[in-house]
Amino acid sequence: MTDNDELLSIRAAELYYEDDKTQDEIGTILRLTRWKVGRLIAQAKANGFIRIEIVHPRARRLGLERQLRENTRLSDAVVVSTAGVVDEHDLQRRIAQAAADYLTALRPVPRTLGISWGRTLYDISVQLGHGWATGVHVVQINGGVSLNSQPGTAAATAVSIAQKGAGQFTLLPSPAILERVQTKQALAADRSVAAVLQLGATASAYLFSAGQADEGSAHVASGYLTPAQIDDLVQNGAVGDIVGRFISRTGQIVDPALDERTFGIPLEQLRRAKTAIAVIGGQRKHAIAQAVVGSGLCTVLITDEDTARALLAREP
Amino acid sequence: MTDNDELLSIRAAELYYEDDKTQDEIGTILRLTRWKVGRLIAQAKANGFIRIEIVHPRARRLGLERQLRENTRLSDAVVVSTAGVVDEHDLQRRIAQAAADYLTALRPVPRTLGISWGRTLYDISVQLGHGWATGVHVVQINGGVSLNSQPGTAAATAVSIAQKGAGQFTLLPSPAILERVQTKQALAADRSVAAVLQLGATASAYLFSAGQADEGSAHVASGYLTPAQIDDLVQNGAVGDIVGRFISRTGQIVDPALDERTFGIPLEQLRRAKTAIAVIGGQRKHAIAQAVVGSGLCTVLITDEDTARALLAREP
DNA sequence: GCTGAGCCTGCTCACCTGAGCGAGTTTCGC
DNA sequence: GCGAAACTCGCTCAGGTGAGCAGGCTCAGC
Repeated sequence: MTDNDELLSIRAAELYYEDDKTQDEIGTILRLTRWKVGRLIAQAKANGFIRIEIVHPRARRLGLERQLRENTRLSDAVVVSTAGVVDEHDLQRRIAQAAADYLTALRPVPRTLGISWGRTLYDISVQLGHGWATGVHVVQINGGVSLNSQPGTAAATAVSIAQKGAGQFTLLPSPAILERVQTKQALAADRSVAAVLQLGATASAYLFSAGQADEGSAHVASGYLTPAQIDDLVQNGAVGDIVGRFISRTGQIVDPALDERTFGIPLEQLRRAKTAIAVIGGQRKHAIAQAVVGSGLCTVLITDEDTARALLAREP
Repeated sequence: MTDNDELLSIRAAELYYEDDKTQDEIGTILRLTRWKVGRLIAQAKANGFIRIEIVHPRARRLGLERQLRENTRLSDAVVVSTAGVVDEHDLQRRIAQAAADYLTALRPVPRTLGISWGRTLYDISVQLGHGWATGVHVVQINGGVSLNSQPGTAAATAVSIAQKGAGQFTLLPSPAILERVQTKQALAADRSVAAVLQLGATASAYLFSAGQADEGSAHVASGYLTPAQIDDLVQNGAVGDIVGRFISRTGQIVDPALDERTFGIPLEQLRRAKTAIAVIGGQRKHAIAQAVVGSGLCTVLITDEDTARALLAREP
C-alpha cells in the first residue's frame, strides 16, 4: 500500500509539475478524486521528492539562512546558491556580489567601516555599486602594506570602497606581521599609527574575510610567512586566519608569540562589535568558517550553500 | 531596469518557493503590489530560473516524452529521470523498472510477445511483477543459445517473463550467429525451427534492447564475435546491434554477409510491427538509440533523460 | 462478536493565484 | 513638438488549491 501510494504520488507530481495539469485533471487521469491528488502531491513534497531550485548567479538560500540564524549565534546570514556554479572563481564572485549587496542594503548605513584586505575584499570593492553609501569612513583594521606581486591591492580595496561610498579612507601603514615584537610595539606607540588603530576600534561596522591555513594562504603569497611556518601553525591546531591572526577550531589564538607581532585590532574587538560581517566561502574554508562562527567572531556571515550546510552539520 | 527587475524576480521567487510566503506577503516585504509579484515570479519561470525536479528512482520526464512523441516517429516514449543516479548500474535498473512498468500497463495485453535477450531484457524480467499478464505467449526472436559464462540467461529471461505473465514460452534453438551461411539456411529450413520464427513473425508486440558496437558488446562476451571483428564493423559504420544485427547510423545493415549468418527475425518485421518496444539507455548507447529511432525500428522507446536529449538534439 | 481508537475519504469554505481588461505612461519616429 | 504604438500598472473575476470537519472504514483487543 505505502509503496504503491509513493509511486502514485510521483505520478501525480509529474503530471502536476511537468505537465502543468490541474489536480482535477490528474484526478481524471489517475481515477482519483482531486483531494486525493492534492494529498499525494503534498506527500511527495513532504518526502522531499520535489526539489525546487532557483538557478541564478544571485540566488540565495533563504531556508539555510534561517537555519543559521536559529541554530548559531549569528544575527544574520546570507547564503548564496551553488546551483550552476562552474568553478571556484565563479563561486567567489557570487559571494563577493552578495557581500556588496548586503553592504548596500545595510541599515543604519555605517559611518565608519573597518575592513581587512585580501582577494575577497578586493572582489567586493569591485562589485560594489557607486553611491552604496554617502560619506562613509573606511579604515583598515589590520596591517596591509603589501609585499606581493600586486602592490597596492590592499590600499586599492579601501580606496575603492570609500570612493564608491562618497567618503574618505584611512590606511594602516604597517606590514601584516613584523619580524620583532619590539618593532611592532614601537610602531603601535607611534601617534599617527595609534590614531588609526583607535579609529578602527570605534568603527560602527566591520567587514572582513578569512584565509585558510595551507600553502595557499595569502600570508605565504605575500611573503610574511613561509610554507614551513604555516605547517607549524597547522600542527598546533590552526585552521585559518582572520585579520591576520591565526586561530584554532575553537577560535583561540594558536601562536601567541606570532600574534604579538601581528599588526591590527585584537580579535576581542570583533567579538564585542555590534556588526561584524564575515565573508567566507568555498570548500577550503569550511574549517575556518566554523571557527569564526562558533567562537562568535562575527555577527553576520556571508557564505555559500555548501559551507552553510557544513556549519549546520556541526552545530545542531 | 531590466537588470534590476531580474534581481527582483529572483528575490520574489526565493520568498515564494523557499519561504512559502504568499504573493501578498512578498508584496508587503518588497513594497510591491501582489500582481507585480505574480508577474515577477512568472517572469523568473519564463526565464528558466526556476527548476523543479522530481527526485525519485521511478520519476519520469513527461516533458521529454511529449517532445519525443511530437518530434520523432515514436508513437510513445518513456523517459526516466537521471536525478540522483549514482552509477551506470543504477540507471540501467531504473530503465528496466520503467520497461517492466510499461509492459504491465500495456493495453491491449499482448497475446504473443517477441523478445530478444541480454542484460537489459534479463533485468526487465527480474523487475516484472507476477501477474503482469494472464496467459501471454513469449517467443524468442533472435538466436540465443548462449555460449557465455552465465548459461541460460537468455532462456531464463523468456521463462521468467512467461511465468510471471501466467503463460508459456517458446525458445529459438539456435546460436546468435552461425559460422556458415549454409548452416543457417539449413537450420531455418528445419520445420520445428521455422515454426518458431513463424510464431515470432505473428507476435502482437516486440520487446528488445540494443547493444553498442565496441569491445563491451555482448557478442564479444558471448564469443560470437572477436573484438577485431567489431572494429571492422565500426569501420564500416556500425553503431550497434538490435536483435543481433549490426546497423549503421541510418539503420542499414552494415555487413550483409554477416547478417545472412545471423539468426532471428528480419529487421523489416520490426519496422512493420504495430508495437515494437525498444529499451535503450546509457551514455554509450546514444548512437544506436538514434539509429533505431531514426530508422523507425521501434514504435515505443524506453530510455533515460540524457539519451532522450541527445535524440532531440539530432532531430529538431 | 463487539467496541473504540485511529485512519482515510470526500466535502465545504475561504484563500490564493492567473487571465484578461482598461487607463495611464513611456518611447520612438516623424 | 506631436502622435501613435507599445508597454506597464492596478484591478475584476473566475478557477485552483489547502485547511479543517464529519462520516465511514479497518483493525486490534477484550
